[in-house]
Amino acid sequence: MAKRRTTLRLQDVAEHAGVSIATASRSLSGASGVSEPLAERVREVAKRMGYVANLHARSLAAGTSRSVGLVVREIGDPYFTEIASGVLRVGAREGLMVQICHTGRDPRRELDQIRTLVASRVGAIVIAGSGFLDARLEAAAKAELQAYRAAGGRVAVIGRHHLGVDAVLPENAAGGRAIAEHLLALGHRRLAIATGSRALTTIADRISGVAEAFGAAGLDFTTVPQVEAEFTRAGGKEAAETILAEHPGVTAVLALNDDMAIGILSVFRSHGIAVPGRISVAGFDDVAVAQDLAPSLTTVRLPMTEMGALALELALKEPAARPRRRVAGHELVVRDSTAPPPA
Amino acid sequence: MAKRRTTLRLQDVAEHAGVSIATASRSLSGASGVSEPLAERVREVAKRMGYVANLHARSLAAGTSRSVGLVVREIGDPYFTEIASGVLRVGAREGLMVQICHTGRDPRRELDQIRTLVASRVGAIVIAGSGFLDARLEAAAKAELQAYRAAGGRVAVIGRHHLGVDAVLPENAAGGRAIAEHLLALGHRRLAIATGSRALTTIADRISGVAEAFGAAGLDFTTVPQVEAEFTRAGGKEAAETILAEHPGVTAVLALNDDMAIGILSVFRSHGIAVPGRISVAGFDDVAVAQDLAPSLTTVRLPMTEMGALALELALKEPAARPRRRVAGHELVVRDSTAPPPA
DNA sequence: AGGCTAACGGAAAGCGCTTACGAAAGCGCT
DNA sequence: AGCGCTTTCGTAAGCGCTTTCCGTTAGCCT
Repeated sequence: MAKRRTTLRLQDVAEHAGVSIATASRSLSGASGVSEPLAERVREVAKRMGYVANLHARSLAAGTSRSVGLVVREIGDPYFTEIASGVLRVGAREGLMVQICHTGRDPRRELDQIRTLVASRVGAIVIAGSGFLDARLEAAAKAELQAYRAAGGRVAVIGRHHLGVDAVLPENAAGGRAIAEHLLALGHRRLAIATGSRALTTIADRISGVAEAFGAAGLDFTTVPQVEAEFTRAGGKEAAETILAEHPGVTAVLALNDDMAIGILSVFRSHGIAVPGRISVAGFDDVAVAQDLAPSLTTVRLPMTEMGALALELALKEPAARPRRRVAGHELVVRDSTAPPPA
Repeated sequence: MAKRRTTLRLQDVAEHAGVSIATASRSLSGASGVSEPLAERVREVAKRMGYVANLHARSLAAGTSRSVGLVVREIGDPYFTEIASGVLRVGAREGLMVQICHTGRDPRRELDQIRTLVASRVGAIVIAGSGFLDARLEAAAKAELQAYRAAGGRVAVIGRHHLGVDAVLPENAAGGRAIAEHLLALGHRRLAIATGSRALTTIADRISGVAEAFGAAGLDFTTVPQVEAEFTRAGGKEAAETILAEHPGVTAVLALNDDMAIGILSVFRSHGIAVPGRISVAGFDDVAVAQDLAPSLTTVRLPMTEMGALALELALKEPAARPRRRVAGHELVVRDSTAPPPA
């Protein structure tokens, strides 16, 4: 009795179809060199037998895999979730499997994830991570990616341009400027900023945009209090309490992401502070719930989904001699949480 | 001149370290049979050379891969996002790579994704999909999974029990009963339910729980209007308009998920309807923003993250003779969106 | 001190697939 | 009928790793 195999091999299919392994392989992978009727017959047999090709063997032999990797910081974060859905959309369109890795805001894990992806010989890697705060890690990642590219891998990165690869850049600075100009135009002069760690380029860029707006209006940005906390709803709450305690006179709070803005709204509400009656609140990102909050949130929309899609498309293209850059747009979305300051 | 290789092979490491390939392999994979000092030295060399093992080769040779698959319906949906983070947590703890596949509410794609996962010989598969509305697809998936398990694969499914595999079940019915009892206890008698497609078992279970509560209170559930729409914020808005138009007398709306509840709150607000003053609104799921809405949302918390974690743990265990079931708890979370009906 | 066991290291056989390369067969042409 | 050409298919050589099976060597007891 033949040894019982756990799974079907290509050879089994070939035998059943009465062809050689090579022909079977070519038929199933759609390569040329097999007459269409024969190929069709082989596919038929394979399907009937319930054959599923071993992806590892295939990738090992072919030296490449029909999958791409996506590195995100936190899959729960709406910012990254939207990027992921853009990448997934393009991946599905191209028949690529998308491997999502998350780093959980530990830059070291980001490096590990990149290594793992390289090890599994994915066809392309899209990185939408946190940015490396450490120069050594940054350099290590860069080296890793260069080697990967030298071996034929494709890379695109979102929101950074230090890695020497194709990049999709959100308009953080322009967006920051737009939202600040909106607040300034409404007449606000005493505002506070709720921010995450300024070491992140994303955040630094947003702040520089705000500074620009102040400069353009001939206002002194250095006097604007910046309250730093976690870049989350909880951080927003913390920042709101701090602002209330230390800067009671502000008429507007600009949160550098919507999550913080949501936390801020929640604290203001529990303190009975009218928004935008007494204090205006603005966010950044335009996460999905922003429009359904009470009051709905004035914010800046960054096309995250499109950026994710664009990044993968960029990575999939023929590699260019020098890194390409694409700048995604931004859009000021004015809703109910901002109004002129109280008289 | 030696042929230029694109990537380092295990052999290169072995040569540099002055050992055989077998020894190098054993050292790196931590298998026994190598003295610790030697193994350490080999690891050192490998690290210094920047060697990264080819995962495909490894998996092919070993017949298994250090990765698990997760099938979710929509990665943007908070429900699935939380499950994913639970799975990721356990995966990270066990040193497993998690491959996330999303099906985008197309059951056919769910089947495809399962096939792909099987093909890549992942060690375990966790399915948190949409449920198959089609019996044929259901049967096909079941067959596929049985074959996979026969070949040593591990499977756990969340929120379903028809697949003949280990399952983690949310307390949808008990939760539905709890939230309905809460509304009933507050004195509401004229309520409406906003629901997604009742063909989904998740939803059907929640409704049956609500029905139970009515039965226990000696009330007639058949008279309660059920408005069906998409299980999203947009669907919630649509449902809210319908309820307002067709059932103007209701004092409470029970949305069968928080997303719908958020949409409902938004519509009520724009219509100037006080919540909970005139109408109470309750949700289901306790998504992260629920507590930061205005008013904060009364809902039922289902431990999604824990369920994800539990599912992977269950899958990773030694397989049992018959499918195991774990029921995750639920918790009624009373916040500001519900109150006694207006006098 | 000698023979035994135990522990370690090396050669080689695959894992299941892709893909040169070459053989065979079919075609039109002279 | 024979020649070169194209098309179709089979043979076999890997892809890079794990792991079994032995040959060595070190460690230990009497």
